[in-house]
Amino acid sequence: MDNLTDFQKSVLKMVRKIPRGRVATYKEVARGIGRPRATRAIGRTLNKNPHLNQIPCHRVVKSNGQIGGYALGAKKKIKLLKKEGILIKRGRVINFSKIFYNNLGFR
DNA sequence: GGGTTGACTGTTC
DNA sequence: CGAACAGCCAACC
Repeated sequence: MDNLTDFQKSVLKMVRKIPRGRVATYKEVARGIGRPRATRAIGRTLNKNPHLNQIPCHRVVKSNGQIGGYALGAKKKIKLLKKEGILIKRGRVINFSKIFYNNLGFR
């Protein structure tokens, strides 16, 4: 099984819910797991990406619409996002407000 | 147990 | 709009 903490599991579970073609922010994910201030910790968690092939961690971006980082490089992340129909310009999601996925199944 | 680090966010200049 | 600061949280040494 996963040698992950409950926190890690919650984050991964939440991120995995993000539909294709949509993106969520670190903050929303944090809020979804009941730790609205744990954005830093989430970044750390995704950086470890214990299930990179199962978790769409590339769909998690910053609150201001910027891409943020990616374990395999921001470039790769942008490429993946574009593949899903998400437009990106100068490291920022253009239609961010339109594809932004709130709620994450929380509440 | 204390200090450092990091895929963050919000405020202020 | 961009840079600097402060706050916050979990993992690592």
